Amino acid sequence: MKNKMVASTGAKAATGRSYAPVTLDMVAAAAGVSPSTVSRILNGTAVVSALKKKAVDDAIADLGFVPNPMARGLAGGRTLSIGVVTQAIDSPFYGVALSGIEDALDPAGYSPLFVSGQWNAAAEARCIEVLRSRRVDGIIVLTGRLSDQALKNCAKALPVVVTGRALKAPGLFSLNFDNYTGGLLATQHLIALGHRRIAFITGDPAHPDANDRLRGYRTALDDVGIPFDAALVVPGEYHEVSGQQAVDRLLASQQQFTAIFAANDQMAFGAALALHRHSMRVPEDVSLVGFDDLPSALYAIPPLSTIHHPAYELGQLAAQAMLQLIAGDKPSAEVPVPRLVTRQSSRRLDSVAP
Amino acid sequence: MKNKMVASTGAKAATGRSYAPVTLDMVAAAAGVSPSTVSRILNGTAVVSALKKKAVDDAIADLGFVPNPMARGLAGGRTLSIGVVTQAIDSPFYGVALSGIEDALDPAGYSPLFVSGQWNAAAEARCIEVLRSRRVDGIIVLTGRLSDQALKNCAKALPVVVTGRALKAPGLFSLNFDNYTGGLLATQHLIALGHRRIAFITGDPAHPDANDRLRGYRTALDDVGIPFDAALVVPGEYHEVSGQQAVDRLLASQQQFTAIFAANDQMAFGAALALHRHSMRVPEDVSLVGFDDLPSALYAIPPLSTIHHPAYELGQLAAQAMLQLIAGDKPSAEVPVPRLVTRQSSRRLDSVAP
DNA sequence: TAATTCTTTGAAAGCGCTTTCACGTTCGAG
DNA sequence: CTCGAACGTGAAAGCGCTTTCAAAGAATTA
Repeated sequence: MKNKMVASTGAKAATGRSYAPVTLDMVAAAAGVSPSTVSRILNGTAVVSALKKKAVDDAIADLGFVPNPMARGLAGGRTLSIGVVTQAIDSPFYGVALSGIEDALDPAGYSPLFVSGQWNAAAEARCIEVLRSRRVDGIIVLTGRLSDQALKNCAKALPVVVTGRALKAPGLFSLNFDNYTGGLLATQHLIALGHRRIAFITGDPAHPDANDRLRGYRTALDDVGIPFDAALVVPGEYHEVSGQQAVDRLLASQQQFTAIFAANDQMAFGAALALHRHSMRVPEDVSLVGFDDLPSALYAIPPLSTIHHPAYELGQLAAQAMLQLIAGDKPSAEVPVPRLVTRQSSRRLDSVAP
Repeated sequence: MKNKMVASTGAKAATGRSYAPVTLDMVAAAAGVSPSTVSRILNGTAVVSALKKKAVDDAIADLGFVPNPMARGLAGGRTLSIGVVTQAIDSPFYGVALSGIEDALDPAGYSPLFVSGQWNAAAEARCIEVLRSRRVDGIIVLTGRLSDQALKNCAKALPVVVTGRALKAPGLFSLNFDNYTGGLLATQHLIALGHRRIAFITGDPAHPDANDRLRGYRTALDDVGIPFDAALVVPGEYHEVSGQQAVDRLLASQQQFTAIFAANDQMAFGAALALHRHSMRVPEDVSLVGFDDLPSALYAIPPLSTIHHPAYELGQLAAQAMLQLIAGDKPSAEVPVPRLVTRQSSRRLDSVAP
């Protein structure tokens, strides 16, 4: 007869898909057990007899019960949500990473809370405040501008995963892509194609990864005895315009070069446009290599040779590391190694150089 | 002497920036009022004497009190979070829109909760379930695949704002960009440049906006008496590959054409690559016009003429409409009108046509 | 068979906030 | 100068869940 009741109450819920009214207490009543027992089953907190478990499971299904995350959060002290500090949610690179985070968090029942700190430390700090005021269970920082110290502090209060740095601290895990090797690979590729005058468009020097990429460039040059020429290194800021301007400057300086390595794809796109504007063809007149392998690199004209930066995987790994951190385990993520993707924007330098 | 206490208790909080311990009750105690009063001040729910208000405000500042959103949600029945169903968080178009939503929601104290329904109705339905189980206060659906009816149903339970459709229902507000006029403008632009054989790459026919854009194309043709040629209309699916394939097909069919209008920029990029592969130059051999004005359209080679689709503003407007809906007001958003952006991918057809 | 330890389960106390309800107080009206 | 209205405020009852705590029953041991 208890089942009878369950069925009749359940009918409405099953039809209306209405969330509002079904509470844990109702489930308990329908199953003829105490709320504690239902909670225990829900969380797997304790062993419950198979009989009661079945009754509860049935009641849950019948009533269409969905636990209220807020009540859970209040009572249990968790929110099942992870704050994600990104630089620009609309950036092609970060978008993909967020996707990875979302996909990795979902199966664990966690939801990401995205906030963007417009490439400045103050905004980022505000973001973190917002996230903490929302009581997120952890924070993932995608390559921020915040000081290492600030992050370490933050990690004292709750688990933090950060990409783009190599940091060690309790409660903090960092996931660092090997930008140095990436820079090395890209430059070696151009050298292998016979280029010797290779210009480099730097990323924002405030970013460690930008400097690592530069370091890779220099080392590749050194390795084969090509003298480093500071005049071939032009500053950029990781976005298209800056790549365009960099090439304008380069051209204005009358420097000779047969190839350009841009510290990220977005700048490479800008550079390509500038070259186009100056009636220089890629790769016929200048070879061009980017960094990141954005989805759109495949559709650039010509398709861009670049270093594959596994943003999606990085997002996934960061999220998984966060889950491990929360579970009290030591994260074990291994970041994939950089890989050169050869497309049509780079070509062998003719023996008859211009 | 009460102030004394406040000051001493506050010292720790101000230093530690610790969220955990400061509760509304502590503020009440520090200010020498009841919790009810603090709550009332926090929410502006009732008139409170200036004296107590000051005492409370001071206590809040001293203690660094931040209300616990979960307790608020539980007690008040709101979560201050808005669910946003997007198709692909990593799509260039949606990314920008999300940015707009975020910016509009923030000042009102609301946070967006992004979920992506990978362009399929079932996933979208799941997204909505997830959002509702998280008790969001409203849902914004960015051009989904869900049936109108499903959305209307959803709107019965909580406020819904949807873009990309013209729907009327209680609790639902729709924000529809004028895709028809956009399609019209783009085609008229090409016609004005002297083109008469204009190919059209359609968007996914499951999308109303795709069909509207096609309708604009046809009307523009009709208006000037250019006969519609079905052979010039090739299907696409709104992403790069499909644009590329469309052009391959077009070329294979031996149809003559001097211009291509792609129903979105991403397909235009794909089309440009296909043309490049076939050694056809844009705009010398073929003029190309896109739709959306993605940030990257500016850096395509050549920069893409396109219809400006104000994604950021659309996101903002959607968020604002949602806030109005929640406040019980009637949303009053006006979607900006489509606007042609002329760049270098389209040019006047020489009198000496090929 | 009695004494003792495990197990399973329910009662009840919160988590931090909102919100009725009712209790003084102070006013303006009669 | 009295009475009801209007106002400011506090007490207390939840919101829906988790989690001790303790009790009752089952299982184990001597």
